[in-house]
Amino acid sequence: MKKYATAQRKLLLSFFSEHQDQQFSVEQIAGQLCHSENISISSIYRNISDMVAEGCLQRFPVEGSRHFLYQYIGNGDCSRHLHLKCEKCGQIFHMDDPSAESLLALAMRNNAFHINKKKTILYGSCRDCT
Amino acid sequence: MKKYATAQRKLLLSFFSEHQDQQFSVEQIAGQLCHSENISISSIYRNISDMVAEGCLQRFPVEGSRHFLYQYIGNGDCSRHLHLKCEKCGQIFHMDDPSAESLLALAMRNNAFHINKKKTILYGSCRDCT
DNA sequence: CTAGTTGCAAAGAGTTTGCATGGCG
DNA sequence: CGCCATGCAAACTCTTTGCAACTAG
Repeated sequence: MKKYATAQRKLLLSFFSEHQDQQFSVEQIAGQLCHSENISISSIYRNISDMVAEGCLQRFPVEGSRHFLYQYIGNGDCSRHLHLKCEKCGQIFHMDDPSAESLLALAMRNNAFHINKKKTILYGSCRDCT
Repeated sequence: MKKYATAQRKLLLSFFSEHQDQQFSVEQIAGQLCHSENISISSIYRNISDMVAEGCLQRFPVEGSRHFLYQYIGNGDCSRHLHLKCEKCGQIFHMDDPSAESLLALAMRNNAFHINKKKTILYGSCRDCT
């Protein structure tokens, strides 16, 4: 199915690409866009789910609720590193550390398990929240 | 608030402890218990959410849906190791490796991040599904 | 006894869908 | 033009809640 570059789709795309390091709930997106811009809540749902399927948006489950947060994946380089999410402030950190890399290699070797870095999130608390 | 050992609570507890290595959705639990046993769906919801709060049940978000799976945590020893979840077969593996432990510690030190092992799940694919 | 728990049914919240209209290519 | 996307509102699904009846301790 061919995708059209509609105003609504462009709006979402530019919204996300302007906030590459932030995550948003559908509610937050709607709050920012629906009133001032020409987009409906159903188009937000439809486009977001398309974008997740296409892989340019990542969906994170929210601890303690049944909601999700969405974050833009510009160049797909999130498959390189692991994500650390602070349970207190909610911020996401990128773990580029070589020791993280060897941790994953170890998992592969000893547990015969191949880790999907794009999907995996390590939960905990960051320096500022500890 | 004091907890009573009601028939329904015991039923859930024994259901989970008989299937320590499996995860269930609310729907699955209800399917197994509601017809043959004396428990309602609202009691399942209420007890499950109590048990998660008490820490004897762990809640896992499900990729690609807004549902959750629940798994029994017998003695709380799940805070010791990491969990690996196969995205294909859904099975959970426990990563007890001591060298994983030290790598994780190193990764944590380098990133100034403290990882919550009970909450964290590494996604990927297991040997049989690769 | 008395405070926590249950079952039922109704309410709620968030998401999805059907359909007529609109707009990209 | 043809087909995909949109907006609206209605439908849906899963979960939570209010309340009277019940029960463990």
